[in-house]
Amino acid sequence: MTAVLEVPQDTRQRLLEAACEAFREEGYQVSIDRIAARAQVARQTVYNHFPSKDALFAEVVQHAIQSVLVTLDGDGDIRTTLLAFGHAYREKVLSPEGLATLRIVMAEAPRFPELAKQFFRQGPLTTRKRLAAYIERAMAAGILRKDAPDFAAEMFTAMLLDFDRQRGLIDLQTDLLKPAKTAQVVDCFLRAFAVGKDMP
Amino acid sequence: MTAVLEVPQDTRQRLLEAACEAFREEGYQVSIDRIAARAQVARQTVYNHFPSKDALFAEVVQHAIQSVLVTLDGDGDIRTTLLAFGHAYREKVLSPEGLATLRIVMAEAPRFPELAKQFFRQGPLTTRKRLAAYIERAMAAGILRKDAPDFAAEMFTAMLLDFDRQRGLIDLQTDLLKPAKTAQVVDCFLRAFAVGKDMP
DNA sequence: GGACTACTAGACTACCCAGTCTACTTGCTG
DNA sequence: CAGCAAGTAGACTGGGTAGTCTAGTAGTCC
Repeated sequence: MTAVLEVPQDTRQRLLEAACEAFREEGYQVSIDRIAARAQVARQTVYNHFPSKDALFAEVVQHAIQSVLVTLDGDGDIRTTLLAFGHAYREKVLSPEGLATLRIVMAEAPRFPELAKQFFRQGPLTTRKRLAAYIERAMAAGILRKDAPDFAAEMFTAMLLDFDRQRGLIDLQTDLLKPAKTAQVVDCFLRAFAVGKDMP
Repeated sequence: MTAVLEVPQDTRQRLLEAACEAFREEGYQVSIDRIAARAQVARQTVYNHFPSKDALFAEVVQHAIQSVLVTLDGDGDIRTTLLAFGHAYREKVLSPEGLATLRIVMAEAPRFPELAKQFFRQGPLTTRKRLAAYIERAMAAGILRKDAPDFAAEMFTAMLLDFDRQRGLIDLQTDLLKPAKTAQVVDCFLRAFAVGKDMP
């Protein structure tokens, strides 16, 4: 009609993005019509690309896994590495998108148990495994005290996120990203896990 | 009809309990009819006691706050106290009821922001405050190193719950309550916060 | 008995939604 | 030009829901 130069190849992509935003903003109960409108597309077009609402939702969640995935870069000393990781992780998970993704996956977990499990494994669990591998190396190198690396990684990510994530999810707080906190947590973690105190 | 001796005074109570279970099991979208059926009551009776579904939901959430509230008992040495607290807290929050309550409050927070805020403040935040008060006393008594009590309390509850709660909410895992974990966390916390290492 | 209260069964309104189907328009390609 | 692929608008089905209303039942108090 008015706009002539459509980019027709990626209707599907536009749809996925619109669905992603719509689900994040309004939850699973957002209607197909609203998603279609947001993508500026007819309802039937949605069904041309995805067999059902559930299938669209599943694809959106798969794409969203990356919104809570963080790699860590093992250069530098341990404090620097943990600081960089902690900072990146907090920024991703505590962003409005990260929080909204978590909220919807948690909310719909009873309805889509397999999807939620997959999210959990490929998201938070994978990040923890990566961190644990790094920590295990640091333990082997004598930088950290010998302990279970998985447990140590769990403690670190818990300290980084737990309270602020809960606040973001329930209390809808938005200014969760005080950078000083990451350093506080890293120091706390190192007090608990650096060598030098007790090693049986 | 068949049963003659009804206990008519607590229709409201039966309704509240039924609604509580129903919301926990099926989420906010459970229909009024299903709640009424679960309470063995006519739909109109629901509306005789509560002006709307939202009002009923609000009352259910208010009642559910206690399902994540824990007091701590300051007798005994610090390790014993923290162990008892940690155990009780994990048992409450990681129980199926605790997890289901959290899931629904998080899921519906955008729709009921004030209610969710209230839940957060009277639930998790209150527990943290109590813990922080205890920790502050321990710091003043020289048992723990001087640090921000709120921060220390946050770290402790985070380590106790974070990962298992997330697993329970997303992965629908049920056997989250390994008692040894509480002790592991308490020891980790004490390594990070007991006196004796560095006190500037 | 009469009035009152609490509850019941079920009809009814006024919505909203997933998913299907049909008839139509474009634009590209051979 | 013919045919195909992709999208559009809108009607339609079948189902579900919150909340209202009505007529009736049962127990309780005076």
